[in-house]
Amino acid sequence: MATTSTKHKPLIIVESPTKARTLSRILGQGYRVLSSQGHVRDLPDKELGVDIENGYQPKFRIIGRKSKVVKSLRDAAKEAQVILLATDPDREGEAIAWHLAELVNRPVQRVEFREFTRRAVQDAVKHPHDINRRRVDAQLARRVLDRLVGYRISPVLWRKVRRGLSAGRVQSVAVRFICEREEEIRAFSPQEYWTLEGQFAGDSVAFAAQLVEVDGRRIVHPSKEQNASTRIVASEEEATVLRDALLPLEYAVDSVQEKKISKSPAPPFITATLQQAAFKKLGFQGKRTMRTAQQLYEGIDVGEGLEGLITYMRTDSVRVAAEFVQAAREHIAESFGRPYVPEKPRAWKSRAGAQEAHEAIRPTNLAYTPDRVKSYLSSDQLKIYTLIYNRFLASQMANAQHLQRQTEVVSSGGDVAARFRHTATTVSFDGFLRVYREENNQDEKAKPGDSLAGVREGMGLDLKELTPSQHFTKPLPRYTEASLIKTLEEFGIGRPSTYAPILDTIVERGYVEREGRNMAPTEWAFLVIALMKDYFPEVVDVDFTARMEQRLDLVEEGKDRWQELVDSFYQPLAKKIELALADRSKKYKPEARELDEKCPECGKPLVERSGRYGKFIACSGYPDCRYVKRDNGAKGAIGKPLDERCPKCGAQLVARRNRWGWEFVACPSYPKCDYAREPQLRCPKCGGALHRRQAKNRRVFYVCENSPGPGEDKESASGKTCDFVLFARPTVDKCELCGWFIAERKQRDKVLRFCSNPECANHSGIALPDSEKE
DNA sequence: CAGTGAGCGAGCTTCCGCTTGACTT
Repeated sequence: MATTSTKHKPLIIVESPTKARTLSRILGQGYRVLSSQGHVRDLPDKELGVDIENGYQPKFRIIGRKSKVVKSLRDAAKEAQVILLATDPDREGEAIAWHLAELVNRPVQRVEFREFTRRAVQDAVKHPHDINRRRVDAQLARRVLDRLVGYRISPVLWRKVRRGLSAGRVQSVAVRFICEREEEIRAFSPQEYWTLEGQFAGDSVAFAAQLVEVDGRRIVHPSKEQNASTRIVASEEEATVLRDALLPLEYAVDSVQEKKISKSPAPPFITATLQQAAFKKLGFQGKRTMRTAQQLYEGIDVGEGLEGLITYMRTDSVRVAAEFVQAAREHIAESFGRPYVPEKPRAWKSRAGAQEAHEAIRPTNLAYTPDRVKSYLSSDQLKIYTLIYNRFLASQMANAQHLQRQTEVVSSGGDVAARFRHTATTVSFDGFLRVYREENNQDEKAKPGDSLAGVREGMGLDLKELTPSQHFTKPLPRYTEASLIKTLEEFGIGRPSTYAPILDTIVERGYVEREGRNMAPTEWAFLVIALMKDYFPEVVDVDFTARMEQRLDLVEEGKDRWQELVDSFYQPLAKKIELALADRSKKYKPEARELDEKCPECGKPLVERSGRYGKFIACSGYPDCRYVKRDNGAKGAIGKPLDERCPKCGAQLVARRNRWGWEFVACPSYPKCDYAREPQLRCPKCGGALHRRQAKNRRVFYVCENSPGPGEDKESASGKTCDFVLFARPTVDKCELCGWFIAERKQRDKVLRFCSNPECANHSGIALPDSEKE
C-alpha cells in the first residue's frame, strides 16, 4: 500500500489488533485503524505511585513494553486530521481513551459501539462525542484504591507473616472463600441415613419404587429440616425393623400422575460461564480455554482467508445483536425444522452491574458449523468452538418438553402404613437438548428393568423385595477452578480478563495448591486470612467490591468526587495498618510442630518449622543446638547419585536442586567438601566449553565457546563453527533418543523438560512418566 | 548454586485491569 495514502485519513484507535482488522474491513479504505493493545499507561511497579498527601495524585508511566505502540500511535496521530478513540465502551476503555488523548496531545473524539456489526459501527462513527471525564474518574478511583489496598497491606503481611505474600481486593476474598470452605469440610461430621427400595410386581407389571412415607411421616434426607411430619431412617437397625414390618403387607397402586415439565436452555456464554463449562466438560483450565478462544477470535483460515470464528471472548454480557438472533432463527428452522424455533426470540439478561461492552460469546457465522470447519481447527480449538457454537444455538432454540410420571403405591393392613413412589421422566420433545445439554442432566432415569405399561389405579401388587441401603451425608466439596470463578462472578468480584490469572496469583503466592481438580488452602492462607479478618475485615468482606462499585457509580453520575471516594476507604485503612504494625505478637507466624524424633546431637525433640524456603526439620534446642536435618525429602535433600567422583575428595557426586529449583552437581560431604558445579560443562554438539550467560532481561542462557557472538556471522568469525545456544538450564539427565542432555525451562510456574538437541523428537518436550493434564 | 529459627536491618517482595508479542551474548 502506498505510504501517502494513510495521510490525512481519520485515525481510529481500538484496543485489540483483531478489532482493528475487523473495523478496517467494515469501514473500508477511508480510515486508518490502529490498536493500543490494552492499557498503555499505568502506575509504576516499584513504588506506590500515589501521592497520598496531595489529593491521591497518581503517577502514570508508559508501560515499558508498550513504548513502541505508543510511538506508532503518536506518529499516526500527527498525520491525522481527525482522531477517533473507539476503545471499549466501559470504564477501562474510557480510561484508555483518556490516556491516549493525553499522550497524543491533540484534539480527539470518542466513539462507542457495543457490537461489531456494520450498522452499529457506521452509526457510531457518525456520532462522535467527548471523552466522559466522570467515567475516567471512576476508573481512576478504582485503580488508586486497588493500588493502595494491595501495596499498603502486602508489606504488613511481609512483616507479620512471611516475605513475598500479597493481599488485594480480589485475591484475598478468593483465598477467604477457599479457607472457609476448608473449615466447613474439617468441621463436618458425616451423618448416616438409609433408603429403602421395594421391588413390586403385579399383573404383567414390575417396577422399583422408593419408600417415601411411613405412618404419614415423610422419609427425608438429614439435610432437610426436621419436624413432626418428617422422619430419617438413621441406622441399620431402624431400616431392618421397617423392612420386616413392611414386607408382609399388602399393596395397591394409589395414584398415577402425569406432569409436563418445560425446560429452557441456558444463556449464551460469557467469559465466566465459558470457563466453567470448559472445565466441567473438557477438563480445561481457564488459561487453556482463554488461549484457545483467543485463537478462534483472532481468526482461522477456513479456506477463504482469515476468519474470526467467534465474537470477543472477554465479556460480561449475554446480549446478542438483534440481526444475529434473526439469523439464528432462520438457521435453526432450516437445520432442525420450525418446531425448534421458539415463538419469540429469547432476550437474555446479564447480571446486574455488568458493563455490557461486548456481546455474548457466540459464533460469528452460523454457516461455519463445527463439522464444516473441523479440518481447519486444532483439537482444542474444535472442542471450544463446538461448545460455543452449540451453546449459542441452544440459547435461541425451543424449550425441551419432559413428561414426568409418578406412580404411588400404598400398603394396607398391618400396624404401619407405607407409601412408595416411582418417578420416571421421559423427553417428549428434545428442543434445545438436540444441540446442548448440561453435564449433570440425570433426570431421565427410567430404569431398564421397569415395566409400568399396564399399571392402573387400585391395582394390587406384591412387594417381592425391600432392600435397605446405607448412605452418609457429604460435606460441600472443595472449590474447583470452575466453582471459584462462578462464585467470584456472582459476587461481581474480578473481571472477565482476570478470572484465569487470579488462580495463578493465589497459587504463586503459596496460598493454594492444586490437588487434582480441587483447590486446597495452605497454612499460609489460614494465617493471612486470620490476620485480614482481625485487622482489615472490610477488605475480605464479600461485599467490599459491591460497595466500591456503588460508589464508583456515584462518581460516574457526578454525585461524588473520586478523591473523596478513595479517601473514605483509605483513611480507616491507614489507621488499621498502623494498629497492625504496632502489634508485635507472633500470632500470625506458623507454629513449629514437635516431632516424635530426638535430636541426634543433643537428644532434645526435633521440630518441623516453616522457613523462607519451605518446611525444614531442626532441633528444638535452637540456638544452643544448631542441628538441622538434611535428608528430610525437602529441597535440601541429599540428591541423586551420579557415576562420577568428586575431584577434591573422591566421594560419589550427586545432583541436587538449589532454592530456585535448578539442578547442580555437588559433593555429598558438604559442608566438609565444597565442590560444586553446573550440571553440564561441554557443548553436546562439538565438545567445546559451555558458557553460562545472562541476557539483558536477566534470563540465563548457555552458549558454546565455538559459536559466533551476536555481532559476528559465521563467515567473519573464523573457526567459530558451532551454533549451539540454549535458552534453558542443563540437567544431568541424558535424552533416551539421541544422548544429548536434557534441559529445563520455566514457563510461568511450570517446568518444561526437553532435549537440548533441536533435531531430536524430544526437543519440543518430554512426555512426563506420570503425564498430568495441562 | 548447599538457605531456613532470633535480631541486627542491607535490599527485596506487592495490587487490578486492559491487551499481545517477544527473540535474548
